[in-house]
Amino acid sequence: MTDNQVIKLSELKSHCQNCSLYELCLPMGLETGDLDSLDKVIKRRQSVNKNNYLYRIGEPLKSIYAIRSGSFKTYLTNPDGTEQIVGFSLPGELLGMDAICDEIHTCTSKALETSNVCEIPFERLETLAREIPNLHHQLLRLMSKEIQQDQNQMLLLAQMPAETRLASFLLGMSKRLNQRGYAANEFNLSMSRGDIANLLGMAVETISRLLGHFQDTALLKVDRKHITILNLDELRKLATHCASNYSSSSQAS
Amino acid sequence: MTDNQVIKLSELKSHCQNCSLYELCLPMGLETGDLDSLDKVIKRRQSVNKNNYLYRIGEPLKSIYAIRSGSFKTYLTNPDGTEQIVGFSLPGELLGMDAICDEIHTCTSKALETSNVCEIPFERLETLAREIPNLHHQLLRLMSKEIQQDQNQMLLLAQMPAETRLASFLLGMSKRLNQRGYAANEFNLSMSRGDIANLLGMAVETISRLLGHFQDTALLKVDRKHITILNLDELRKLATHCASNYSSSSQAS
DNA sequence: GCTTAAGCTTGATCTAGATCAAGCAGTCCC
DNA sequence: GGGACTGCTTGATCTAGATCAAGCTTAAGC
Repeated sequence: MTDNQVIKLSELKSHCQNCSLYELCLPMGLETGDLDSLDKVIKRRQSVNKNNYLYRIGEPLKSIYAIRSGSFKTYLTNPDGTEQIVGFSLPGELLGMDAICDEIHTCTSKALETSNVCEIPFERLETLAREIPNLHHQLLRLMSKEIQQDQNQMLLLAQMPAETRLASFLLGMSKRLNQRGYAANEFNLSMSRGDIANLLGMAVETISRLLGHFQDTALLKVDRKHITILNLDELRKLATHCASNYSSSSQAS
Repeated sequence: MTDNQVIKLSELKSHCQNCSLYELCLPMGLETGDLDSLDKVIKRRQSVNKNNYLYRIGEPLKSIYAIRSGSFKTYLTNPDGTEQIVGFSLPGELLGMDAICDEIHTCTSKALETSNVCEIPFERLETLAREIPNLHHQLLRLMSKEIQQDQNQMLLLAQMPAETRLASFLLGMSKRLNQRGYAANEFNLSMSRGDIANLLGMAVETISRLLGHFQDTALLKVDRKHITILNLDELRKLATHCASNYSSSSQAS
């Protein structure tokens, strides 16, 4: 009876309809019957240890992955071996959509900590998406969202000063973690300073100095990887890159 | 009879199956019957004059657009009015996919020259994609491709020097124009120096100087907006950012 | 044709942030 | 527990490319 209970509990947790990430993830908006169909396609409980790969650049596309717990960094690799991180991913987010185009992964995803993912074989997902309109729509939505995020990152890299980039990054993490049930003003970063620097196109030293500066001006409390936001309003102002400093730009055609 | 002939010709040109962009665009891989279905959904021959908008930030999503002729720049707008160009689009490419997520456009698309687009009402496209597996797949592929492109642009902006960015941009334009039937080594840029600078996160002056320098070193011939590539190999080397200059980078976690 | 403006080029100067260079924790491993 | 490695911080210096400042060229409007 107790055994039975345990099995039930683990089963309960391993289904989309009971997953706490339901609202953020692929199954959002699906009805019970459709959820069951999606459920059957998903290979659950794939565990990925820290520093292990979910997929690597050049590998053929097999599956799309939904993160259940933990976090990942996704990066491109240059011919010379340097990497460019294009994003960090949190629970409820989808990974692997870069590979749909040529059925080859164009980037690598590596676990920043021990993580769990739901593996969704792409062919079966595609077939199912045709049968379930809401799933189809949600898949397009999540891809569209990734395009939006990447474009915002381009804006940050192309014209924002270092301070704005970091403020924006921290606010983004805060918001995303908050959507996932964590506190908005206090969280742990799972990535190193070097990874943050790489994503933001800056040197590690600059990240370190800016975090120090943010702490001096009482915007943040920084304890190793633990961040506490003390002055949200001011941080938001920095992230918007207080426009008044600049005489209205001219870059038009 | 002559009249009849003219009508036939214009009709011929206005269908996907006879469109020269067939292989690049949304209908790629569709069979005749399916092509007809897609054809019926497309509103053809929407003409957009230079400097006019295809859609603007904040507008609700109505349609996805396939470019038939001409070119567009797509940009985000900052609170302070500055713009960040996130891409230039050529015939056969799709515009508007940013808006699928929230059904609101998050960027603005403006014609760089008088252009023609095929307007595809999004709701009907979504319905049709469920009926036609190949269309569904091609839609996902094109969105995936946009993600790839945006990620490569992030790499360029985050860690490549100015010279590499411009070389890479020119090679990209050359390749894309070539795929569309133009010469690979000689083409006209439809965008201003300012627009190129903005996309690449640089100052106009730097673009101007670099183009001058590329000309001095016989890589290019530059005549106003007309570019002739004289030394493709060398330009490719620059675009790859000749790795040997750098002691292997350390940015790892 | 003349006027005005927008876009482009070229030169001189300046600066944000990179790079270089130590030193300082944690933490991993024997 | 002690060495050694990896990641982080802090300071000093340097530089790619921005900004500032003209002049120039092409295109547009009257």
